[in-house]
Amino acid sequence: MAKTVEESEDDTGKQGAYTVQALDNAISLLMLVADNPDLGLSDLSRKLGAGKARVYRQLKTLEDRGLVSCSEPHRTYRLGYAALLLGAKASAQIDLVQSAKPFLDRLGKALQETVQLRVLDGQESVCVANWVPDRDLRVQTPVGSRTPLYAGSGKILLAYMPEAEQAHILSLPRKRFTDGTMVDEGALKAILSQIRHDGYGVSRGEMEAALISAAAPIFGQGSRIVGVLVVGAPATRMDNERLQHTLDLVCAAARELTAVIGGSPPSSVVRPGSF
Amino acid sequence: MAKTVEESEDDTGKQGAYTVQALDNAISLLMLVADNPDLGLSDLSRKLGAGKARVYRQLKTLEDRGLVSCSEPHRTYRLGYAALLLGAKASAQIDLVQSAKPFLDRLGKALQETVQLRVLDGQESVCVANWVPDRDLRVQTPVGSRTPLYAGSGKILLAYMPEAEQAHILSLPRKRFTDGTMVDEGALKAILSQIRHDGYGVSRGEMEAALISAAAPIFGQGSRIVGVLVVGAPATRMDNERLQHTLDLVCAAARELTAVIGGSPPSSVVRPGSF
DNA sequence: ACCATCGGTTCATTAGACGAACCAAATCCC
DNA sequence: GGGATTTGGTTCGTCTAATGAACCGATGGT
Repeated sequence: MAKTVEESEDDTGKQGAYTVQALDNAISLLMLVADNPDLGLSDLSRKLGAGKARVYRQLKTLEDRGLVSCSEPHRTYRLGYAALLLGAKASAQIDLVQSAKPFLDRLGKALQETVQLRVLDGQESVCVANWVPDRDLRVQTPVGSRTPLYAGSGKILLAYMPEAEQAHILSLPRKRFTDGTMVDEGALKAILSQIRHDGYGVSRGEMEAALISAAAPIFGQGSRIVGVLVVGAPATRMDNERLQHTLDLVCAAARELTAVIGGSPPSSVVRPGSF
Repeated sequence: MAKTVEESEDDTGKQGAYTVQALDNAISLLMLVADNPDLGLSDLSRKLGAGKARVYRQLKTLEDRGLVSCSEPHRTYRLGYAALLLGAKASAQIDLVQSAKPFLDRLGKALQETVQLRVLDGQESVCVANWVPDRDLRVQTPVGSRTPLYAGSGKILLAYMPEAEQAHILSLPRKRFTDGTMVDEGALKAILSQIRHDGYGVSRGEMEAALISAAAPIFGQGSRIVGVLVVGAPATRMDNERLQHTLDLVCAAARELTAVIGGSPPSSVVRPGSF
């Protein structure tokens, strides 16, 4: 029934020639614990399609190193402090995140709306850093949250992606979230080229009806897109004037951030006078 | 020379009976990358006392899973996005951290000083969550930063630790950071019992001369100490009156937090009328 | 009081992790 | 510039050690 993890070969699970299985399996376990906290040994081994002995030993090893911890009442596992510290160190080491923080801060404080930095991961967009305002009604997007590439701010990542990959993504089935979700390939392609032309993108309720977001691309060396800066707000707080203002700030921030990390925007978006 | 990692047997490196070495070694590598970003293959394998082949394969597996990433220019490794996301999930899963966040927030906003949640890890205190004010002069203590247990806020963790462990820690050598650092065992023990009596602790420049911190313990089930809430401020901003106010808030927050996570303070600190 | 399932343990087998040896390409270093 | 040392990366055979299957006592639902 439950297809075993080790034999998956198609989707993301292609393991390079240099994979250490013992380690790769253990990472699967770690990720499983991350995604499903508070499962017991049996549940974990079942979901992994692996023997209990293996899972048990891997768990204990991870536990010894503090990456997972075992809650005593009913022997249930979740991530431990070492995972927390690892994340803190990662956020300090990853250039893009580190460089983006002051920009997120500044944008957030200026607009008092949720600001995110999102990057491409597989066929999705992941939030890797954010700033959230301290108000009752706000857009909530925790670090780690994922969205597809064909809706909302993901479109910016899609728009600037290498042709081949983009075509592949476009060939995948799309799910409708709201009335505004772009499911038609033609319309989507048109928007993507619009985004490339404008150098920014706006989503009006594509993922969530009452939500508007404004996003601008960040580029690295060789004009490769490395992330998007996104401001998300309740539609009620985003009239046209305010949207324009938001776009100005986001685009400026994205341009600056691109410069900071030593990247360069593709030639097509270099407007007259900007050089 | 460089003693190999696998053979360490004393300090923290005792590997339980159920350790899978392949995984344990790989975790050592991951931690090494976390602590020394931007090292090359040879450096890493040397620091680990392991062959290049092994390290290379482990690195590639970690890279496939996004836990580390390889910067192209000179093939140098650092933590990857998966580590970042793991940390985000950990912080959502670890009850103490999750429950503490609103308290950190409230304390920070009320006092406009750095607030930290620290827990015990090995023989040190580690910061696992914090709130930092947006002012020019502030105490900077990133998540993951470590301090010994005999100085500053670590003393609270030490004070409420089980006798045996406490004795062990006290038997270790102590390093003097400032004039205020407690190196004398007698004085230190006196302070520890003072802390247990008061239910809070104050550090006046024990770690850093110009720095005052006020800290209160957080207890879990069975009155076991699970963390400390710490407010740190430049001494110049902390006169006696303000210190008293700070202590009131920190103690109240720690008490509330203890209640929220279902813990109970030890009987000795239950003041008359509080029950 | 039953049965199902739990976390944990043991052991023999053989998969697969690893060390040693070996490359080609950079980088030193006079 | 060119010999000497590095570097990152690769290959292969050996023997370690990771694993699956089977087992066990404890727990808990009914």
